[in-house]
Amino acid sequence: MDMNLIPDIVVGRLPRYLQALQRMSEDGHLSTSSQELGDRLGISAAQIRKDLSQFGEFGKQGTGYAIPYLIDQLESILKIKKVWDIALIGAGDLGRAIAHYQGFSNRGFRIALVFDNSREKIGKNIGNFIIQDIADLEKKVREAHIQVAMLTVPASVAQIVAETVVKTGIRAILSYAPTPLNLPDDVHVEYIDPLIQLQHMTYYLG
Amino acid sequence: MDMNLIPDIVVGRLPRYLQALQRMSEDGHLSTSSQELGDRLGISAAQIRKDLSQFGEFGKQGTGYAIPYLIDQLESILKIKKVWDIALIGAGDLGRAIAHYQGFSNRGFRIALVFDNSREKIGKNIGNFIIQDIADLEKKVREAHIQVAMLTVPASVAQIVAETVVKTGIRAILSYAPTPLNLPDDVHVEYIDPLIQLQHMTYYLG
DNA sequence: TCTCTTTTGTGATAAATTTTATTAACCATC
DNA sequence: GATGGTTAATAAAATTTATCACAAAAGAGA
Repeated sequence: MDMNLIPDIVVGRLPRYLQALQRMSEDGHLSTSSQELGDRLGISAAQIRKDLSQFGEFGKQGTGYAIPYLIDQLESILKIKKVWDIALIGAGDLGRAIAHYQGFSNRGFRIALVFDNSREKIGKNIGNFIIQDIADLEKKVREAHIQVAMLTVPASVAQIVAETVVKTGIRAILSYAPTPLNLPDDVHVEYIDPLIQLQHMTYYLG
Repeated sequence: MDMNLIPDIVVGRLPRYLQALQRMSEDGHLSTSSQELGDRLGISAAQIRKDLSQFGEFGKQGTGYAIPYLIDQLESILKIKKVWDIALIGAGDLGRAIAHYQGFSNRGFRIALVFDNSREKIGKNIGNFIIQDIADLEKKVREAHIQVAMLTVPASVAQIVAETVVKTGIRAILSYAPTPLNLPDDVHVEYIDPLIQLQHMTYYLG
């Protein structure tokens, strides 16, 4: 049986397609082509068609893709027709910036709870949230059925905090800590590390 | 002529190797093996050996790699033996968090100037920086010989701001704006967009 | 010195990803 | 309803990337 296992690299491009389509839609466009979408994203038209065709036939020959329909399909594929609640762990400068960011809603996500371990911060406000004690993480996460975490803690504690997060049943972690996390294979981890990306670019500078 | 053109995907892994080696060094380790390094990073030992061998022979059979030497070599390859000054553009919540972040120094980078276009912000302080008028971007960037920019501006203005940045001669941009930038081929752009990465992960959630 | 274990560097092989080329469908216009 | 210009879907080919497997080198211990 040919299991319909789609390469992760393809899945990773879908959110970019969706983002571009949502922008087009906001600009009043109703349809597009793989060519136009590719030009915007710097991706070949053939690749976009091939990626999308892994999930179904969403376009029409001669016409292209109906934007609202394709957006709807991509949102279903990425499971963001519902809103995912997020536990934000770490109420430092970066955590504060993220808690204030308004761009998650409408896009499938919502910061639901903010945690920290510092006595001075627990109980204080950050945006609309009251900072919770990380000691209560498991209880609160389970109560609220949270399935996604964002980590904005120092690298020195990232591994231990991540293990605590996994104990709560969470299986998706977006980590801003500049260190690799060693977690069970069924936990999905993504990293954001500006230094890594800066160092990647300087390789090419004169 | 077989130009020694190294795949970008290989270059992109070097900063991760460097980061892990620096951590090991701080922990007092003097040597390591491709196996140990790979275990930490979740990368196969063979891939690490092959990647490093593209740049030279840094290890010794039977012994592995001398950590200080390999760190030094990677820093040279990535051109971070010197410190790169960065222009940070956009003094919102995220820009403020980045301006406060202490982790760039020691790793090849330093925020040198902070810009914004808002009357209320220009002249005010953010960390140790005085927020500059974006109208002065080209003059100040050229004066300070800045070659790297970080963009923390709204998506709606990211393209136009990026074009202004490129006019100053900058050829490396790390953008936090959730939109693709259309720039000349000789400009290196990296993106940080948590929403894209969150949506990538939810594909795999139940 | 000899043997055993470890570990690199690398050619060969395998797997994966992307591109190319082809076919068939769609639409507007005449 | 025929024609020409578009465009998606897809099979095949090409390219890129990752893994495998092994010779050679190093060091430790007998």
